[in-house]
Amino acid sequence: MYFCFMYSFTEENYLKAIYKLQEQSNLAINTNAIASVIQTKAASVTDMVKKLSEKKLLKYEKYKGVELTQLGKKIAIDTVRKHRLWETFLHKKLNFAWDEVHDIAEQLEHIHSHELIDKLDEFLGFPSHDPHGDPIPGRNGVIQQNNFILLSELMIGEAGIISGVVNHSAIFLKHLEKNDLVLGKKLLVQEISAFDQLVKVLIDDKLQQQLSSEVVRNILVKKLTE
Amino acid sequence: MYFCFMYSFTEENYLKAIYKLQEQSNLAINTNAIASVIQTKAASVTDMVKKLSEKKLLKYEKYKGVELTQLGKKIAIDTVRKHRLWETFLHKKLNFAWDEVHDIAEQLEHIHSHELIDKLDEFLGFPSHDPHGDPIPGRNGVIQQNNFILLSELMIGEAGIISGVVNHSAIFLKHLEKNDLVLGKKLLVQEISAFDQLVKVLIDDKLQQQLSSEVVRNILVKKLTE
DNA sequence: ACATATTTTTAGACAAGTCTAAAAATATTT
DNA sequence: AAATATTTTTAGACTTGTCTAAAAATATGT
Ligand SMILES: [Mn+2]
Ligand SMILES: [Mn+2]
Ligand SMILES: [Mn+2]
Ligand SMILES: [Mn+2]
Repeated sequence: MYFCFMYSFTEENYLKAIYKLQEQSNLAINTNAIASVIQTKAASVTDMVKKLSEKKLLKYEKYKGVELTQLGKKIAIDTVRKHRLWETFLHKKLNFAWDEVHDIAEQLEHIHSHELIDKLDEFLGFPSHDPHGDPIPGRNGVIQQNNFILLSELMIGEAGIISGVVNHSAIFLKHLEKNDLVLGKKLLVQEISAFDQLVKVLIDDKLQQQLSSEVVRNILVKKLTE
Repeated sequence: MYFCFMYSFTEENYLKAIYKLQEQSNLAINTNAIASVIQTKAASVTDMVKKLSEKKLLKYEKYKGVELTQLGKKIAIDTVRKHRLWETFLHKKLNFAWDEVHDIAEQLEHIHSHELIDKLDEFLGFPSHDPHGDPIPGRNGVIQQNNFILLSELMIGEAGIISGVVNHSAIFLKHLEKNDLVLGKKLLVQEISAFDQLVKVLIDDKLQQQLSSEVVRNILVKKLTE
C-alpha cells in the first residue's frame, strides 16, 4: 500500500473545519472562527493557512479570510465521508451508543487507505446516513442534501420522522436517547404552549411527551405530508 | 472519551519494535537493530531511547542497549494486540487478502480507545490468532504461545496443519495463497529429495505438490500425531 | 475624520522527531 | 598491547505544528 499523496492529520482537520464553516455560512472564513473549531490560537491558524495555500488546498488573502480550492474541498469531503462511515461502523457493528462514536471517529477518519474505506462502505451496505442523520458523501464526493426541517417548524397537527440533530453534543444525544427520541421515531405535534413554548408530542402514536423549546430546535424531522 | 495517558504513534512503534527484538533473541537490543526495524537512523534511536527511558518505559545504559520495563512491555503487547485484532477484522470482515492487512493495521493499531478494542474483540468472536497464525494477546496482556514447528522439521510420513508463517512479506504470502497453501490445510510429507531438498507434499489428501526449501522453512505447522 | 477597539499577522520561541557529520566508546586484529 | 574497524553517542540543524507577546491592519463610534 502506498499513498498517492498524503496529507497529515492536522492538515485534514484544518480542511474539514474550514469546509464546515464554509457550509454553514457564506461569509468569508476568518482565522478566529477556524481557531475556535480546531481548538487552537489564531496565530497558529495563520501559519497553517499559509502552508495550505502553498499546497493549493485553499486561497488565502491576508486579512481577507480563506476559501477552499476544489482540491481542498475534495480532501475535506473525503475526510467527512470517512468520519461518517466509521461512526456508522461503530454504532451499527460495534454497538456504540450514538453519543460515543464521534470522538473515536475523529481518530479513525485519518487512516489513509482508499481500499479500506471502500470495503468498509460495502461492508456496511453503502449507508446513506450516519448515526446522527448526517448524509454520508459518496466516493465521488457527492453529498445528497437532506431536506429535513426543524421539529420547531412543525405546526400543531403536523407530524414528522426524527431524522437528524442540530446539536451533536454527547449530553444532548444522551438526553434524547433516554427520552426515546431516536432516529426513525414518528412525532405528532399536538399542542404548543402559548405560555412557555413547551411542545406536546405523540411519539409513535403511543406515548405523549412534553419537549422544551431547546429540544425541538435541535431535532431535525422529515415532514410527513398527508 | 479521554485517555489515561497517551503515547504517541512514534513511541508505540519504538516499544513494539524493541519488544519484537527482545522476543526473538535474548541478547541486548542495540540501537542499530532498532533503527533497522523502525526504518530510521541509529542517532535518532539514541535520542528517542533517552526519552522513553525518562518516561520509565525502558531501561537504557549508554553503549549497553535497552530493555523494556513492565510498563513498556505492557504498552508494546497492547499495541500488538490491537494490530492483530485489526488484521483479523480486515481479513475476516472486509475480505482483504492476508498479504494486504499488515500495512493498514500499522495505522489502525495506534487508535486510542480501550472500549473500541474490546468491542472489536467481541465483534470478531474473541479470535485467538490473526490471519497469519500469530497469537492475539488477551486484554490482560497474556499471550498463549504457539507450539507450531517448521514444515521443514517434519519427517517423511509425518503430517501437519498449516498454522502460521515465519516470513510475513507480501510476496511470500501471495505465493502461498496462489499455491493453495493457506492456514488450515493439511500437509503430508511424502518425499524429500536428497539432491535438491525439494519436498513433495500431499495437500488435504488430494493434491500433490513440490515445495522449495525456502518455502518449507517459512511455513509453520501444527504437527498431527497419530 | 479621528480616536478607540477588535481582529489578524508577525516575530521569536518551544517540543517532538528526524537527519548528517564528527567525536567517543567498544570490539576486533595483528 | 597497539592499531584498526565498528558501533554508538553527541552536536547542531531542520520540519511540523504549536504558543505568547507585540505590531499592523481593519472595523467601529462619535
Ligand atoms: Mn461526528
Ligand atoms: Mn455524525
Ligand atoms: Mn502485521
Ligand atoms: Mn499478523
